[in-house]
Amino acid sequence: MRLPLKTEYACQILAQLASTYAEEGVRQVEDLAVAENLSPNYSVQILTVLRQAGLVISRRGKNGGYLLAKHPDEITLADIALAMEGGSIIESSPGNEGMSAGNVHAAWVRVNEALLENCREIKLSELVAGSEDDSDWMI
Amino acid sequence: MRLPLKTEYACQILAQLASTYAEEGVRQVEDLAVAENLSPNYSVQILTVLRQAGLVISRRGKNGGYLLAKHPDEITLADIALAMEGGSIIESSPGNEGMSAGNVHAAWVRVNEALLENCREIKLSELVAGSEDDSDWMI
DNA sequence: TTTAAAGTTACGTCACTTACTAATGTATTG
DNA sequence: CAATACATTAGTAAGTGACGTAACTTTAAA
Repeated sequence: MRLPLKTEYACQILAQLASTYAEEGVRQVEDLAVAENLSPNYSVQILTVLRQAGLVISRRGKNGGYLLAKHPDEITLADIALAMEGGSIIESSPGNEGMSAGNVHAAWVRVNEALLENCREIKLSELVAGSEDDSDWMI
Repeated sequence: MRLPLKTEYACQILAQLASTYAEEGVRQVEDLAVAENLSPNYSVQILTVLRQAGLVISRRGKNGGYLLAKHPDEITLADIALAMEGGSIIESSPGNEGMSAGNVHAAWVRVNEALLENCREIKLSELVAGSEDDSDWMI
């Protein structure tokens, strides 16, 4: 199954915000979208979801923009995926009254939980281009 | 992201085949579809994919049908998911020339690999309704 | 050797989702 | 109050998923 572009874009936008986290300034949508080669309009919608999930903070009006709500070490892939996708990363349907439907569903729920654990181990700081964390495993 | 119904159905059909694996007889599509409450027509298409992946064997002609190609202990969720979905379970796009696109993609590739490992630990035999394996963790 | 039962393949399709664009509203600052 | 930047909603075109339909092929049994 395909990872939604929306989720990938969210990772990129947050990584971009993380790259200037130390400077403590806001970044405007236009700026973020250009750096990550994304549509500004679409980026706004993604940022709105991220704000509602508490991952970013926005300031409106002149000189407004966005900044991370937490340190890049304290945001994980699990946080991002859950923010964009809702309750679970892999969502399986509850079943269709078939004999094995219940067991199959339960198995995928387990898989989703294990997946969440894995995603919790990848920090946003590792996604930042040029960070010292990225050298050993990044391609 | 949603687990495709096709993949869930494949699990159900295989679990159904596994439930009569000891009897060594073939099961017809109609039989399997009724037991799992699925559309017979759609089940045919799923079984075709499973056959091409080497998970089931088919016999044509009168008294034909399907049977598992391996013991239910030797088929895992990873086998099933890969058969239905292709090279990877979670497929992320290679990137869009944004600054963080490469790192984000690489991270999700890692997640997919970890996910595959988890899926390798769930055997088809555990999905069979009423099996002795299902009591401790099944809902 | 017919015949009917079964799998095989290809094509069609309709509703839904995704990834956007566009337009309008709202808050903040100088 | 005017300029600026975020917020929200609506619209849409293309793609995908989950089927249904139909014609074909193979095989066992009568």
